[in-house]
Amino acid sequence: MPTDPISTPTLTGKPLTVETESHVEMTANTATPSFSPLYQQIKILLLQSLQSGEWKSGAAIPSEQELALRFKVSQGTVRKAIDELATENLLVRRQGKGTFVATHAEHHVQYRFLKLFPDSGDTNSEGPAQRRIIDCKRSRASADIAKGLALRNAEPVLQVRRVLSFALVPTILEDLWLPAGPFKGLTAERLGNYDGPMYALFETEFGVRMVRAEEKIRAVLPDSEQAKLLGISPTTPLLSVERIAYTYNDVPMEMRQGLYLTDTHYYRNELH
Amino acid sequence: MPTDPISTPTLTGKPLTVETESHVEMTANTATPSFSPLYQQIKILLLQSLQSGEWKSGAAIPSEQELALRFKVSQGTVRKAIDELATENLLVRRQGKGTFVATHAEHHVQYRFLKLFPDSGDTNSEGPAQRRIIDCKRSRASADIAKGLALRNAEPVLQVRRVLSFALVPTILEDLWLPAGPFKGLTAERLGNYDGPMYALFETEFGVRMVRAEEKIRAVLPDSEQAKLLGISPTTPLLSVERIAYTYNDVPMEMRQGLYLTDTHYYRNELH
DNA sequence: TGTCTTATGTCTTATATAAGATATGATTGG
DNA sequence: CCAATCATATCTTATATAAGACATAAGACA
Repeated sequence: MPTDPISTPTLTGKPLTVETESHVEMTANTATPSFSPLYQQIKILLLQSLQSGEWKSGAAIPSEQELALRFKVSQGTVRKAIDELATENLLVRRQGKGTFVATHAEHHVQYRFLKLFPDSGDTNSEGPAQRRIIDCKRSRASADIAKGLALRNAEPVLQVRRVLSFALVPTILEDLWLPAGPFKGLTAERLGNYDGPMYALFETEFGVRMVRAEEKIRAVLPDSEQAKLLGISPTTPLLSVERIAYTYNDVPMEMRQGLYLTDTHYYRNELH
Repeated sequence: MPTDPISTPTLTGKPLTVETESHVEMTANTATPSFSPLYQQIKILLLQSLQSGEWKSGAAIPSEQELALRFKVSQGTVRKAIDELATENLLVRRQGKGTFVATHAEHHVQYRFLKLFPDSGDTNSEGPAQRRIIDCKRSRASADIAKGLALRNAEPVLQVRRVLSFALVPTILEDLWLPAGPFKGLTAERLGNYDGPMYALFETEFGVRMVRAEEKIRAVLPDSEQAKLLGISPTTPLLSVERIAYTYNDVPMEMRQGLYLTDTHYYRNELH
């Protein structure tokens, strides 16, 4: 006679109850009888704490022991949940120090999502990128943008255009689209003043943490305006990198098209 | 008084001895006192068995229990070693069935390393790719090729050129360079007759398993011959995908340059 | 032929102990 | 007496092992 095998997970109360003898299925009346192991349930709870902002970017989360106590499971089970979040780059483990919320700031590699590297090999020889904001304006989502950002057509968005230069050579032209709501108050001035990756600004100023992204890459030719901004001929082939960046729970929060000049740089990818 | 804390790992004998109370450092006379956890040592032993061909492509490796017995460690330790090899796609776990050596054959996704997808979304709607071998000849490694394949200059290599078409449209032009030694006996006829991914052929016919690869991607224009083979104008920008594929122990075994037509297809990448 | 049992895999959870990091306080040298 | 240093206590994560649950497939049996 099962008495409330799995209660609704909450942060304060006892999140889940487990039969001592075996894994438990959902109650009979539940539509999805899918079983989920204990550590997966813990992982979801951790995700909720991350999403709710209970733990800030770069800050340490409670110790495994503490979380085990809170969730009424063993430390090893918490550990497995954290392990997965760490391999997904949502958390960062540091032995002897703690487990920290991953961030786009501080990360010694300046741009976590940028896979463009100089042919010379040495990333740091050319120093940090120069950023120039071309434009930052409010507009309305086109069909494409709305689809990518999971908005309705013509919903308000922020649109940013900027150029990144390496060693004074304009190399990347980027167009960004952001949902206006979460990024209310973003201006060209604020972007220009900020010294660091844009995703770090999103974190600290707007509480939006980008967790993963998908890119579609093509070879294209620039239109005349794009060519002018990059200082190249309109017959120079460019890498078009169309990115959608997601925050927790696969919620899209940014669309971005980058045009990469690849005569002195290349896009690196690793396959497994 | 430590008596041979870590003996030379062999497959038949007792591979490693562990102090009952604690981890052990290397013996004092060893130059590298670097400590490596038990499961890492097991992982290396597993890699050796893979490399030596003790376990064939697609075949099941011994059970965790059996390996634990052989290596004189607990099942959980073997498990952790296998876990890492599984996340690196060297092994594939199937609950209730066993753990299998990863292979490029059978893998329901035809091409494991090919990240080009049709805009239409549905990979299978266009069916399998048509392969046409343009050329397959012996030659000698140029400086670039020799460097990429870790060969000496002018060492013999096999050179292959082929075109892949999707829905009858030529889409990919590939040039391959292979070290002549391991691939002795590879001919255009043999390539043409084989029905399946080239990496599967390498596995079954030559015992070479590609384990990972690195790609450098750029936007380029084709030369006149390349344009002709793809049936396009020389002003059409193409994705240049330069790949080096590695077998176990980071030994490079293939260089490949692909030219991808990206008007109806795109290169997909996921960032974390 | 269909169901049940059983053997043998992997998967999940739990516990104990090691190793890394850091703050604190005793100890020592000036 | 003060400051630098070393040992230690006590946090943290990391590693190793064991026991039982779940998954799968083959054979026993009605």
